[in-house]
This record gives sequence, structure tokens and C-alpha cells, in this order.
Amino acid sequence: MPELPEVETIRKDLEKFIVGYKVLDVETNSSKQIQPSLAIVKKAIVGMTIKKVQRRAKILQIFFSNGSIIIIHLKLTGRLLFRNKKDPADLYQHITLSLSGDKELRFADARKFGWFKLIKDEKDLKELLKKFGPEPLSDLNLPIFQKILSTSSRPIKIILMDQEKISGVGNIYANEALFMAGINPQRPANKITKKETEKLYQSLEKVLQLGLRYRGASDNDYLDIFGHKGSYQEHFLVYGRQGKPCPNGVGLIKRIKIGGRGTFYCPQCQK
DNA sequence: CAATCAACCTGGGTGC
DNA sequence: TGCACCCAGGTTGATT
Repeated sequence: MPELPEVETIRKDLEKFIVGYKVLDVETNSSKQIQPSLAIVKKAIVGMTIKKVQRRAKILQIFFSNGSIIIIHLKLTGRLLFRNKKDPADLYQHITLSLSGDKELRFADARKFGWFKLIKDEKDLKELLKKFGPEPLSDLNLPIFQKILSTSSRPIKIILMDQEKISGVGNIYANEALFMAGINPQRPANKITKKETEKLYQSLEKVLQLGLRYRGASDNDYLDIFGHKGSYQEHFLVYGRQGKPCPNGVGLIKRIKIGGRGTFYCPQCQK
């Protein structure tokens, strides 16, 4: 499930490889996912050149030469794949941008939760993105983090994953950061001590950096634009490891639900 | 207003 | 082998 490190890995590769290509056509077999409609998207971007690719929270933004912007959310199972026209169709391929040079940018999505949306201009984009909390690897700092935690009595894990509080963190990185910081995911956010907050802040930065270094986690569906897996899943300390020994050596990792989401932690080390 | 929860989908896994 | 069932989780929108 793509979170900040996965989406950022895709962004960097797209920035490096698809800028300069011209869109020749757009096709879809999943019209719900292309918004507002295939016809309107075609009208806006066919004939245009890709200028740059940005990311905010888990949302990718592709900028075109006429000022149009396509924003993409991969949700749980979405993939963006940069292929040659002659390559065999990808599994769950739902939207295809035909590009110059016999290339294609494909949007594939097993569960069809993701979306691919046309935005008129920067002003509309800004409006749409303003609800998101700070970017953990650039805008966030310890005082801001402390302030965010102090404003809610909800479980700390819910706050870490709340995109309006902090953007880009999902289930995997929240679980890993809390383990690294030795904090029980059920603790009310406003009851975390100053010292623990500092540790959690550092842990969050660390797991996100690790995720980036390993080009994301491919525990489930995530693939990069070349169809390759990331490798951070090989370094998980708790995520998906219920019943296995805690890496610190004492107890066993437990699985519970918080906010309806699978939550993994060590009851011995995370208080 | 904050918190909770179903809905969106479908592949993959489980149990009978 | 077949089939009913359940589960995964990011986000939205309705409800409490």
C-alpha cells in the first residue's frame, strides 16, 4: 500500500524518466477512475508535453505544457508503470497514456480504489491540497509535532495516520515508527510525554528515510514504475509479524485492531 | 465539532 | 475442486 516513501519513489522515477514526453492518446476501461471524464481529460492533455512531477501527501501531480495538471492517488493497490508500447498489457491495467517514442504510462489498480483526476490549474490544486498536514520530511519539526499530538486524545497511531494532521504516513510506517519509539499504539496522543514525543519524531523520520532508501515496501501490491518491488518489507520489525518474536528479544508481536486497521506491536516493549 | 463507521472494490486466503 | 465467506486498508461521506 503506497505511503510516502512508495509514492515519493515513484515521483522521483517519473521526474527522471517521463518529463519531455508528449501525450498522444488516453484510453481507459475503468471510466469511474478517470475524472471528470475520459473525454475531458483527453481534451486537456493530448498533444501536451510532460513538464514536471510533484508529490504532496500520497498524491502525485503531473504537470503539462498547457498548465493542466493530472493528480493521481494510488490508494491501496494502484500502480503507475512506464512501459514500451509493445510490452504485454499489465495486470489490472485501467488507464493508458500513449506517449511519444512508443512509450506508455499505465495506471493499473486491482481494486479500483485509486483515481486519476484532471485539475484545471495551480490555483485549484492548491485549494485541493490545503487540507493536508505538514510533510513529515520537510515541513515537520519537533515543536509542530508536539503541538499536533497535544490536540487530540485519540490513539497515537490514528493521529500519525491522519492526513490532515501529518501527511503521507500510512499503516506500515505508523506501526514501525511506534515500535521503534517504544510507544503503545493505543496511547492517547495527548498523553505522550515530551521525551517520548521526541523519540517518536525521530523514529518517524527514520522509518520514512529507510523506506525511501529501500525504494518502498512491497509487502502486498506496491511496484515501482518499472514493475520492480521495493525491499523495505525485508526490514519490517513488527508489521505483518504477529506471533513472531519481538526483534528486541523478549515477547511476541501481537496483532490488534485500531480504527479498524491491523495494528502490530510488542506489548513488552511498547508501553 | 470530533469521533465512528460503512462504503468503495476485488484478489487472495480460509474453511467446509 | 468448488464455493461461500472474510479480510486487506486510504479516503470519503454519512451518522452519531
